[in-house]
Amino acid sequence: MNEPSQRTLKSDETTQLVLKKTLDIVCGKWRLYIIFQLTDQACRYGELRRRIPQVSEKVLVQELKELVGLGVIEKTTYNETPPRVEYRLTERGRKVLPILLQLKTVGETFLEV
Amino acid sequence: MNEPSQRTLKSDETTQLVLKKTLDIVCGKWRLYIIFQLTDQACRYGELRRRIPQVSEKVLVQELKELVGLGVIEKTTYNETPPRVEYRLTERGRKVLPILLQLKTVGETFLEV
DNA sequence: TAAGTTACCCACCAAAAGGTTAGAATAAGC
DNA sequence: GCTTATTCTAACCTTTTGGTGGGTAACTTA
Repeated sequence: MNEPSQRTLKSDETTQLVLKKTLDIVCGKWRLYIIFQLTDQACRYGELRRRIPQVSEKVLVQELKELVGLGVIEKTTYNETPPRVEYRLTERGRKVLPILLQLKTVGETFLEV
Repeated sequence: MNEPSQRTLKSDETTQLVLKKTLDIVCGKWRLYIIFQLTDQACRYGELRRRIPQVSEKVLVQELKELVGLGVIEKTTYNETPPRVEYRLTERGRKVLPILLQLKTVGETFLEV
């Protein structure tokens, strides 16, 4: 077993800043749910609302905007009426998925406390 | 390249709950810093304060308490005066370290946006 | 006897995050 | 011409999170 050196982790100040930024991607109250909904298909705004009913409209819009800004998801607007807008994960966004899987297994060991 | 199945991720409702709980471990404003300080040695309360000077006393105490409650760190109180208290990562707590390392590499790809 | 040391607690305050409600634009369908 | 559908925006409020400044216990050292 080759554990990653912990010295590497602690080494530089910037590590912690990078990590904080990275965590921002996932740490909003609704971010995980949004990302999960988009794992295997694009999704319209209204569809997302229906699938995550507890989130308020405002916050959903706001979170989508920020995720777009972060480069995690992308937005396609079709000029139709009523309007149609689709959100999907970017390639970069897909890269967080395997890590979430691992985080989950770690999380499970904590639930047994 | 063997990408982990994304179906596995999305599968059950509980996955998202477990993940949310897991993220709680790391998502406080100061949690990362605390965890990093404890990666390779135990640390007294006052020492932590000095190493993370921006955090307020109250919040540090509070975060330490919660991390203890989550099973990420443990607290040893020595009956001396002035009091001496040491915090250290639990075995479980150590398990998050390698994932942080990976998270960091993913985060780096997002910084280039 | 007074001052210092350490790890806290408490009452209050400020800022950030999230929620509610109303409304606006636009064309289609009745 | 009134309603419906969709994706938002804006004003306002509540809750959560984090911060400040003071105080305390208990023994040591000056």
